[in-house]
Amino acid sequence: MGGMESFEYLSSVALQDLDMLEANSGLYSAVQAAMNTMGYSCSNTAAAAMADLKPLGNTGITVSDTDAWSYTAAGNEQLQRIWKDGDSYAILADSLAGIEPKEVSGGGLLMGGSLPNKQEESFSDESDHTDEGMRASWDPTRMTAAKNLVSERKRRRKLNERLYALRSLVPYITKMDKASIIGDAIKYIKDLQKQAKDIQAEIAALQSNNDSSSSTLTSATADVDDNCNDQTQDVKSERLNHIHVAAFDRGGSCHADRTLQIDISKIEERTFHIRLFCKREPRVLIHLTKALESVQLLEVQTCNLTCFDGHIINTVIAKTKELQEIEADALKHIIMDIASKYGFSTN
Amino acid sequence: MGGMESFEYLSSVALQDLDMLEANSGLYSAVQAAMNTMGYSCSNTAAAAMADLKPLGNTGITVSDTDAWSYTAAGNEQLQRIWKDGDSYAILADSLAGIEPKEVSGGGLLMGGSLPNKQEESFSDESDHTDEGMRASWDPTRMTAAKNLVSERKRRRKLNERLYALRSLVPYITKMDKASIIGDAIKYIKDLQKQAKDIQAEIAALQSNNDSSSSTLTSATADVDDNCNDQTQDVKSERLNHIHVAAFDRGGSCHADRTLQIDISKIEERTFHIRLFCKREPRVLIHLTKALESVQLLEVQTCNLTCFDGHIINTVIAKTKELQEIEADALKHIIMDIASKYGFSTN
DNA sequence: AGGAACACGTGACCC
DNA sequence: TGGGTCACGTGTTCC
Repeated sequence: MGGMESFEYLSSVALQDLDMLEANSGLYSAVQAAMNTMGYSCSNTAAAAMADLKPLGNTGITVSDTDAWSYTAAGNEQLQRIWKDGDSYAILADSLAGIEPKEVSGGGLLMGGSLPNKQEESFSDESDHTDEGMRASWDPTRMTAAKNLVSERKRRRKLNERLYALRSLVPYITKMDKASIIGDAIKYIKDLQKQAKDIQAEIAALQSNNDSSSSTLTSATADVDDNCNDQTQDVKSERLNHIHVAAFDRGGSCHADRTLQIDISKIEERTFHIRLFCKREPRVLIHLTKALESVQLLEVQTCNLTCFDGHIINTVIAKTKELQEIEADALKHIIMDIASKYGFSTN
Repeated sequence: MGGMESFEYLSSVALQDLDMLEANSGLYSAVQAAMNTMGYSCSNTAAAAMADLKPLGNTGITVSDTDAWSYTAAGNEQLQRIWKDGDSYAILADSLAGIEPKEVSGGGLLMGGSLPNKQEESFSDESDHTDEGMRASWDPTRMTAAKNLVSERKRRRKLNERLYALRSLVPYITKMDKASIIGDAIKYIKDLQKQAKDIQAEIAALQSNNDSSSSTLTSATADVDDNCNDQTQDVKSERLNHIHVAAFDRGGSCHADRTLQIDISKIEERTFHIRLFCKREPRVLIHLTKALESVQLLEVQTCNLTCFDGHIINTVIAKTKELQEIEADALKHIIMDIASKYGFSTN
């Protein structure tokens, strides 16, 4: 009796693939259509799993009207229970002999029948002729276990979906396994948080900058049109510089400790070697550049910038524009002056 | 024989709580001390689980020298296997009768013995006197299953740790269950991303605003004082954005021919060699720097700038921030994109 | 009781 | 072929 054709037991079965069938018909017709016509031809993985299975033969099915949980008795050897929860079905079929469904295929969907498993014969060897089978047919524990089964299945699916949704949000993925997904997400969040903090500070700096500039610049520059005359720009920025001195000292206080070390030496006629050293901060690079470019009488020739250990060394070779004769000390004070406008405190 | 005192089987056992014992002694003494003295008095949950268990009685244990995997035969009814992996131990003990360990308590640590379970009597009712037990003592499949057990255990733990780490990063937690943790993380990441995008735009606006602020900002913002009310700040920056869109479009066209040549090559993992080449113009240096600093995922390491014959060569070594894996092509497009915002037309 | 969440051990699968 | 990963069904615990 424990042969290939008889169905001593039927493991728990999930028929997610019935959803498409159910879309245009009721539960009953969906399951019956599945039982009758499928021959267990399901999509994707189910098909593979069912390749070796035989159809049920007896497919007389009655389904209760309750949607949440219904059962049906099919044939004389099978007790089948069918219910749906939300968008997935589950089918349980117990042999009346009440054999423990030990041979539950782990993956995919199974319809029932003898599984192509190795221990099958060792299992049928037991040839259990226990008569307690009738009792097992409506074992309440079995029912609760089965309910637990579907809810657990749903829970797993939800968790996986969330996990994949999470993965889709993280731009740089190292591996596809679950732990790595979470790990990458963790690193990414940390990254975003740090970025947000930096940018926040940066924006505060810019805003205070803007505040002071907009509050001080009124109609004085309103007449500047959008032509790109270098002269007017130069003049404008010059003026900004001077106007700014007072205003920026207030705004500069928001930068924690932006000390800028300046060393200047004249290496030849009209040519200076300028070395700037400061701590690295979000927008310090731009401010350095701006400060240097604001020195109108200078013309940068080469600029070498190295970042290390949270600091920046900026070495510049610059020439003064023709005719502008100046000494290193004077130039240093000019640069210090301008740098202070960008929130640096100089030595 | 299948009574309460005899140990027909012993389910797989994890003794994480032995770690503290093992801290100052070897594996052998740890296990022996556990077997001899514990009487299964373990910490926290283990104690509760073991409250109803009986001690083993025969505790003759021999442990092999290999750390990774060792076994011991204890008594004449028990075959015990003990091994450790990393910081947790596992003990398997098979009854020589080879009964399937169906009664595995799911939670916590168990030491063996009769479990206070309901089906116990129905289980001992079977009174299996099969003599095939000797074969089961060294069943290789059991061993692989047991190994799988510990690695699976480790995997689960890692995944949980990651999950909790993730939870600790997310500021606003709705529920403590796993799906919600991931769900909250997803929402939080989306939030951060949106924030980053907004702020990015705002900063760009503020930046360009700083450059040409004097030309477009007139009395519209003149009344803003230097208090730091968030409301007014938000409104202000909003307004800045809008004002600036038009202004910048005009401003962009005023740069006659600002072609920027970009060459990027990846010189090692996360490290790029970027060469920018363009004509020298009044504010091009600042714009170049800004464009580079706007690439949030880049961190400039060195920057070498040379001016000659009215042109600028800017050679930069930059690293992407941690986790940010990207290819040279993609990076180039990002930089081109940003550069175009600063009035460069790229090749 | 009854659902929800979880940890567990196991078979399968893949490099 | 073995270590690592996964999905699965189950027992347990908490509300």
